[in-house]
Parts: sequence; C-alpha cells; structure tokens
Amino acid sequence: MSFISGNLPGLDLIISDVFFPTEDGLLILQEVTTKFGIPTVIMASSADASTVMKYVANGAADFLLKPVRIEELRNIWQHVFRKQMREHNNNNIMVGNNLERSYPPPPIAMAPAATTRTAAEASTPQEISEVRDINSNNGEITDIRDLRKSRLSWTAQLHRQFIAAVNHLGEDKAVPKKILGIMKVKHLTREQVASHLQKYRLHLKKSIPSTSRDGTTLPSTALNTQNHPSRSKYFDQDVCMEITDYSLPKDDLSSGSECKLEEQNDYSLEDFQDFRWDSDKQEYGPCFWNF
DNA sequence: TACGCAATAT
DNA sequence: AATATTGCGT
Repeated sequence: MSFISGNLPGLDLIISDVFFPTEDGLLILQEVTTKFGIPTVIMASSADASTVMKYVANGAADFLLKPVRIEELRNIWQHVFRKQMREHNNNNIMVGNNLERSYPPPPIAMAPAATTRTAAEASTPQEISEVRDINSNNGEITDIRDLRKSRLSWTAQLHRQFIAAVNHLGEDKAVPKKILGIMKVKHLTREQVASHLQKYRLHLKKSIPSTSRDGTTLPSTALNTQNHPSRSKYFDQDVCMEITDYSLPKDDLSSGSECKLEEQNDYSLEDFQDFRWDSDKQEYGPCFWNF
C-alpha cells in the first residue's frame, strides 16, 4: 500500500512538526523515509521517551524539541550526508564515526538505520547506557532537554517579587512595563508580566469585588497580602533569594513554539534548586494563589 | 506604543 | 491548569 503517489520533488530533507502518530501517519513517515529515502526530522514542543521512540522507530531521522535554535539546525544536514553515505557505501563505519566526532552529537536519537551514536559522545555512564538503549530500541531516552520547561512557572518566589513590585508602584501605576522594571528579572518579558497581571487582577476582582461606597478603591486592601488568608501561604514566606535572571532565547526558529526559560545567573544549581521550573515540586511549584 | 481585557491557543 | 498569544478598542 502506498500513501504517496508519484515522485516527491527533489527534497533532501524534511523537517516537520509533530503530527498525531496514528497508524497512517506513521506509515507515511515510513514511506517517506524508506521508500523515498528522504531524511525526516520531527519537531515537537514536548515529548516523552515513548513518543520520541514512536517516531524514531518509524523512520524519523531526528527529533528536535522546540524551541529549535539555529545551532541545532546547523547540523541537520548530517542526516542528508548520512543518507548519501549509506547509498554510496554500505561499509561506512569509519567515515561515520569520524563524522560523528567532528560535530556536536545529535540532540536525542538517530534512526536505527543510521550510524549509531558512539558512546564516546556520552559524558556520563548513565547516558552511555541510555544511548545504547536508544540504539537497541528498548529503553528510556533521557536528555537534558526533557527537563526543559517551555513556559515560565510563577513560583512563589517569583510571584512575591511581582507582588512587591505591584505594591511598590501602587494600583494605578502598576502596569506591566513598570512592574518589569522594578522586578529586575532578566529575560522576563513584558508580555509574561502582562499575562500574570491580567490574571492577578481577575483574582482581585473575584476576591475583593466591592469597593467603598464613595467609589474610592481600597488599594491597601486590594494589594495587601496579609488580608487574604487564602494567599498568605505564598505571601508570608520570607524572601530567601531574589530571582534575577531568566533566559529567554530569541533565536527560536520553530514556528509557533513555546519558548524555553532557564536560569542564567551565577547561582549554582544547588543554590537554585528551590526555584527550578519543575512543576512537580510541591513547595515551590506553580503558584495557585486561588486565582 | 503601551495598555487592558476577553477569547483562544498551547 | 497555568501560562502564552492574539485581536481589538482605548
């Protein structure tokens, strides 16, 4: 059975966004990669090991997590090169290995048909075993990228800084740009603050719907955390460290993708562990202040 | 240009 | 569910 009639134009490489891995979709992927021999790279904003395996097992040459940076794209031609090597020389082990060493390792996995990723590229013993698992087609894929969070998590600490900025400015003056300036968090965007502010205001509206009779608002009430037991859990915590830097890559080449945020300051990982993006941390996970 | 807000997307 | 984006009126 063939999904594709006629010949595909002279494509050297296909970079595709994820599609639902239905049986048909995966068969098309197989046909493109095997019958037509076009290396196909899949992009996704997130993926677990089984998802990646699903595509790789069906012929995907690579699996890129968005946001895709230019450095990742610069090496993507390797897949075309490997394909040509496969066609012109069945015994390409030496050349393949030399090529492997000449360039940064591929992000996650390569097609089983392609040259296997060498263990020398893995830095830790654990990663070595993981690489072997990938190539043996039965194991967990673990990559640092798997931990990459694509969206900002408003941790209690970060929210505290947000609130501090809002309180400092006052109700009327608290606009995203000024909040951003006061928070002093590198790479935090105005849009992110605006989004959070919008949600925060909605919360205040619900939580404190009434104003005083003469129409004046109650700024101290509205913005004073102490008056809201439901939020005290977040507001009453002492600030033990200021979050000052979140990185937001500007070179995202994947369309419509979310952006990665990561720490980029000088704190050691241990010092920073309470403020990681991991949402599965109970204590410092996403801020649910009853919005 | 920035803002605010609702709707919508991821 | 939380956050991001978009669209449109100020």
